[in-house]
Amino acid sequence: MGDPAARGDVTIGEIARAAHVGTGTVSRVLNGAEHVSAATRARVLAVIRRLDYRPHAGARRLARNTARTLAFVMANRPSMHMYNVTTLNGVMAASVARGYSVVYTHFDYGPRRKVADIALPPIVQERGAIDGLILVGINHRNMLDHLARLEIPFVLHQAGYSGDPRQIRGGDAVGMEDGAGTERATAHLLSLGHRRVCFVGDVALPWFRRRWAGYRRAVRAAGRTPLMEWDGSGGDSFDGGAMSAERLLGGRRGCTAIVAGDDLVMLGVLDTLRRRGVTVPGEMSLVGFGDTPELRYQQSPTLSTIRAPRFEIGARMVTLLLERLDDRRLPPRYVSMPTELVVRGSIGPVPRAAATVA
Amino acid sequence: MGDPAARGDVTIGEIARAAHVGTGTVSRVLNGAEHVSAATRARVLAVIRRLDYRPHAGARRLARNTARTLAFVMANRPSMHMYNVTTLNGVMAASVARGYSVVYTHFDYGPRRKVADIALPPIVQERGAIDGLILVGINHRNMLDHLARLEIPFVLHQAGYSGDPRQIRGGDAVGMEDGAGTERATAHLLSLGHRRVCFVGDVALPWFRRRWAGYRRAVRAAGRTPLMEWDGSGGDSFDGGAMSAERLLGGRRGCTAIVAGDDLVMLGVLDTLRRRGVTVPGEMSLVGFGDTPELRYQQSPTLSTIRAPRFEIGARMVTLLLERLDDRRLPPRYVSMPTELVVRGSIGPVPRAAATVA
DNA sequence: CTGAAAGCGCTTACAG
DNA sequence: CTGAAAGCGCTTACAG
Repeated sequence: MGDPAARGDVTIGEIARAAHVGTGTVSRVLNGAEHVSAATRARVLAVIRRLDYRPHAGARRLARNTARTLAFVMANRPSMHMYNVTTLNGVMAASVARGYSVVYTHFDYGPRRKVADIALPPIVQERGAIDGLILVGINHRNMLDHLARLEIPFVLHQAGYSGDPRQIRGGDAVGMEDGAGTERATAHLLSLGHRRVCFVGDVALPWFRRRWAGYRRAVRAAGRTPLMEWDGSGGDSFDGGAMSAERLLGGRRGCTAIVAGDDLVMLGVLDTLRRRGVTVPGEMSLVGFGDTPELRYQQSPTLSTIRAPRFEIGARMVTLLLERLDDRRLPPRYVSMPTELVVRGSIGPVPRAAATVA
Repeated sequence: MGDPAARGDVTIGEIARAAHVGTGTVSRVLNGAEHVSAATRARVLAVIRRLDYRPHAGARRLARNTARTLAFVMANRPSMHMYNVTTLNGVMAASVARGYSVVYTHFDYGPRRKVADIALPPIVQERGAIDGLILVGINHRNMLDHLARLEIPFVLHQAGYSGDPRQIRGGDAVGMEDGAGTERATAHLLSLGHRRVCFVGDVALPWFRRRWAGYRRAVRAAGRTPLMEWDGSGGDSFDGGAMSAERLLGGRRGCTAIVAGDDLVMLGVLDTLRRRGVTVPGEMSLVGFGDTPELRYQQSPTLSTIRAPRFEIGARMVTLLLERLDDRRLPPRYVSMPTELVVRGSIGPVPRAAATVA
């Protein structure tokens, strides 16, 4: 084990010489060993093991013209949020299972930048470094057009896409049934007797808009009026939730349940309710969206939400992308993953007072 | 722009022909352009732009025998926690600035697995795919020995290392002054008049032990007795914090301030205090460790903590690793990054009652 | 400063 | 089933 072989500079030629075969045979053994006799195969494998042979990645990529590597591209986000970590884990699991590596990279571009002026990250620029792109974060049409023109295979995480995922050329997209999730959550609250259920979220953003639509379907089906509150003057979703809750408490809406556009909105709402001494779920029921890991750290009460299948979305993106690598002319596909209502401690019956008033 | 060149299959040879130069000259222009006349250089660059030339990564790696790629190895963790996301962001920023790409990979191994039996992830196994490793997560001595034997350059995030970071062979390590941080936090609480400050954390774990030591230094310097509480029968740090707080409240310790071993412990403690109706900081002051992003979602009160320079640690790991790539025989180095007390709303003066009793 | 050529370490038709 | 050889697209001494 102390021989020079351990330094890893053994080549296929040295293996061939030591095993008394040609380099082609060694290569065949390395790559699935079709058309190699069992005896030869065993002999070659023994030498490979003895000399601690490790193939050279660069040489392979050059000869094969494929890298067996995907790029996870986080677009237009300063850094990775918890939100995307689970998706990355799903991407990793599916990639590793298929023998692919994953390069992690950032990339910022404006939605109105001209297609030809978009400068991709260096690793994506190079030929043969990356086989396909997994686009996460906030993406726009101009980028997808650019990739289609460059004929770089890609798959898009729909959540942060500003366009219609069914109108994509040259690539696939994976999304989720967020509208259906919020619809179910709202229907559940209504079935508990809540009459005034309020939606809190910034409907200017596409994903909140889809959830707002689901909420409305449920409210209308119950013959009630949709109620929405949003104060976006703060910074992020958390601030917005906190300030919107202030308004709700100050106004005369009389809500007994809140459907938050996402989990951070819910956490902001909860913060205000706590500060104002409003008990959950005693005086107010609460449901969020995403089932983000952060909810783990709120146990009094535990928080209800809609599970977003982020891990599965990551895995599915890889599957679609690898299928496209096999056949570049596949038509664009859009897959929407199911969501699931997770009822925890923050949902309760209608408060006594409100029930009699209504 | 619609020509075949856009498909990206232009080689250096075609550039050479079109520019009436040799391939060597094109290569020189591509790589810093030393010893190339301005005129030639301009001509070659024009052709490169016109034909939309993109170098082939595999060919470069083969010829250069370097990949300009680092691997971020998350060891012995089922997935990435928020804890490590910031470190990854630091790694990314520093790598990109130096023209390096980052491959993200998982890897599990036991602390007692024999060195020779450790099977690294495929991408690390290959030669020429990865120039060096950035080890994050939970790591053990056997792994580092294995890497040293294979002569793979690496840098270790000390936080999850079970051994002494000053005893590493063949690689570097980056840690932080966690003891000093906890010492400062404890001293701050004592200076506010708190007499019974309690440490909550599992001192069986190396990082908690370092913080416990810092806490003790401050307590002893003030002539007081260290107090520690830990109930590890639950699952993670959060559960441990919650259960330990139950014990504290049930016991006769009379603490008025708690130094938590990390932020999750603090969140668990907070959850119990809330449930039991103990106000923060009115009846109990609280300080954590890490300044993890999760704290953002607790605003009533905002939570004090010790900032762990995770981003900077990530960046520093890259710096050390690249230095080592330049000179493989560099002696092992250990860098410890400073921490910083972040005082927010969860720290207050001693409660009236306690002050008089003590 | 520049060109012709060897060499990096694989894979893959092509013969046999 | 197997070997000899071409070829993948770069970089880098080596001459000039």
